[in-house]
Amino acid sequence: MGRQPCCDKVGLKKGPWTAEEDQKLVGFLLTHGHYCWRVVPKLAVRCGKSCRLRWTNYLRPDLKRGLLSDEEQQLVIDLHAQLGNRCVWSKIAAQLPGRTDNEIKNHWNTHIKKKLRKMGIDPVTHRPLDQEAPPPAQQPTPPPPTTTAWQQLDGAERSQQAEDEDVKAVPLIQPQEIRAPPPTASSNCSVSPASVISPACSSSSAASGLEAAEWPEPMYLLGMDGIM
DNA sequence: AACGCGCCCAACCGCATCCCC
DNA sequence: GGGGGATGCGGTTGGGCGCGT
Repeated sequence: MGRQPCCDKVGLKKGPWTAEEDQKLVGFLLTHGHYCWRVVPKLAVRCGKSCRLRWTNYLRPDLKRGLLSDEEQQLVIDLHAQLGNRCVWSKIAAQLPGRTDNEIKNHWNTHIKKKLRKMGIDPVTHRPLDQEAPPPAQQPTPPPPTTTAWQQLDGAERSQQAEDEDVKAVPLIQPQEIRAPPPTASSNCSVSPASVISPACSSSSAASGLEAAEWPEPMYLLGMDGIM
């Protein structure tokens, strides 16, 4: 397998992104309409992986910011229960337009996991902790339960938990419509526009996000006319 | 007011898979 | 059909920040 040289080996920059880098990246992606990560590093002085991650996790215009809503959180838990122990964050993210796999993964590890444990639910098996996980001989992932342990919780407690989160859920995005330019014929990148949206969010709603999308909070992303 | 601790999240790393030649 | 390059994905890390002592 041809492994892409790591950023160190090719002298590409690492670490936190600067406003200037964000501007360049967004400007490039919007200008070219295609998302060929191979050529992006030449502009952003970052490896393609970093550029892609930065775009999909932070700069994408259709991203939702802030904490997951009660519905989203419950959906994540349900999907995790259905998809099994092997976390398929991208698949979960695909069901949550505007959310990234990284975001969901982080939220799971920091919030939901802890919360489930606190409630006496095994975050891996989605069963009460006092009920030991099924023996290894069994199917590692339990069949999709009709009702998860989370769903079986007392409704009041659930809403209380969700309320605590929702109160703090302050959207960081200021609505602003943008239009991504259509793919240019001059582009030699064979990546289809569909790949613009991360596979994690390849749902139709997400795909339409570029047409009338929201921009992330950083105001320096606005007014990128002079880029490039 | 200063310090320490814990939490959160952006970003990196490395493997897996896809795709093109 | 095989090899190599590009991309996707999940796990992990580390810096920043807020809170408690």
